[in-house]
Amino acid sequence: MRSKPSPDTTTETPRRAADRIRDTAFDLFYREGIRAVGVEEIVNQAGVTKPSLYRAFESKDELIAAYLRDYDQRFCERFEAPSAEHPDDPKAHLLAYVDRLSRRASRDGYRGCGLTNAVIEYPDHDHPAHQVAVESKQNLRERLREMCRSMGARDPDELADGLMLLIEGSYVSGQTFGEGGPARVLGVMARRLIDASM
Amino acid sequence: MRSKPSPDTTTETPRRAADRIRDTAFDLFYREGIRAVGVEEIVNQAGVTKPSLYRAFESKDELIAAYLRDYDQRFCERFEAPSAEHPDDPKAHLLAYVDRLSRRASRDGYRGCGLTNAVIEYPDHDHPAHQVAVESKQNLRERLREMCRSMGARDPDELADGLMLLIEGSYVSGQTFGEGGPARVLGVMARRLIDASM
DNA sequence: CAGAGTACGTACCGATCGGTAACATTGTCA
DNA sequence: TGACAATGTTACCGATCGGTACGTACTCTG
Repeated sequence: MRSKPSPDTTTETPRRAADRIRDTAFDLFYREGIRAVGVEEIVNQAGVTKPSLYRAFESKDELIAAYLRDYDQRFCERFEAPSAEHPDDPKAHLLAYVDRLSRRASRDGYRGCGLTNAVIEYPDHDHPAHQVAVESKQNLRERLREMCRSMGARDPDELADGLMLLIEGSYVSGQTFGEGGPARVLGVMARRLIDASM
Repeated sequence: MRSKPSPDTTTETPRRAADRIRDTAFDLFYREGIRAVGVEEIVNQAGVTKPSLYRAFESKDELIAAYLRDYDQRFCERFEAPSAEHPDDPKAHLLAYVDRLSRRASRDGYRGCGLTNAVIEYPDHDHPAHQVAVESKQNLRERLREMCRSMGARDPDELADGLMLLIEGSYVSGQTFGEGGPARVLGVMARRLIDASM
């Protein structure tokens, strides 16, 4: 997977301090919320020290932005993953993602979408966290429109927005209600909406 | 409106410190986020002092819980308001609320639902903010089920959850995308989902 | 008018926040 | 062996965090 020239032998934990910080920050920011986590907690749990953090990142805000860019990348991978099983079938692709999301979001302990959460934690449009997260959401919206176009929807942009509402609703409802929350119906509702929009 | 025995003459701003704190906290918590606002900022903007805050509220967490209870009350009023124009017509009632929400959530500067935001800011299930917000959402879910039952849906609980996803999705999408975001289609999507579920 | 109770402000607390300076230590490769 | 880059160590900074001990002004009642 990795492409580094000659990494090393034992790969128990990420060796470089910057990577350990990045991974630890990812977990803590996602699970506990960004504002709730201080840099001290991050370096402690990562097993490094504060100067190492500030040698790799200009500021906490920059670390937050890096976290959200990482999150966006992992999200894109997860969203596009079903295309392997459903090439040239955007509807099946989308429904496969939606079904997986429905299951994940209906389990206890689900924490929603890190990008959505970031928009809510940082409503200030000038904050880097807000900007990175919003840009990712705009990409998702455009991607949904693209898929709705290829599946021949009557009004693709409209349907895309409808699906967007269902998906975002699943993210937040998933963490409000635990097991058996509204996200359980995401699959059937997406199908119903798509069928009624062709 | 008020029922206090003999308040006074001029009612320019709330006279009691506790009320001014409550009102100011409401605005600040809602607009900027709960964790982002310190007690100092609240008392400054309210024109009172910190001891006044802590005489009226046990802790910041208690003030947060009070804010969320206030929010829940105002939400319920807003949600039930259309019943005046549409008595004994749950579908029209619900659609009236949904249309108003759609407009509000498609405007710039919209900040979503304070209760939803609180769940995201406080993922810890033991935190009072989380508990108050989740309880309010459970009430909403039950209310939606009730309405879907009275409108004769095929599977009322299922439809209620679908509508919940659309509504929650509008809350968060409204603050991610400003003017012209996905929330603009909330009305048509709700209708489409209801019609396809009867 | 005395006195009590209520309502509020001044000034301060220790803890934690994000962030840094100076220096010692380690591992790697030439 | 020696140089360099990366990391750790320690100690610290000013600002802000949530929270409080204590004094003071007002008002209502007798």
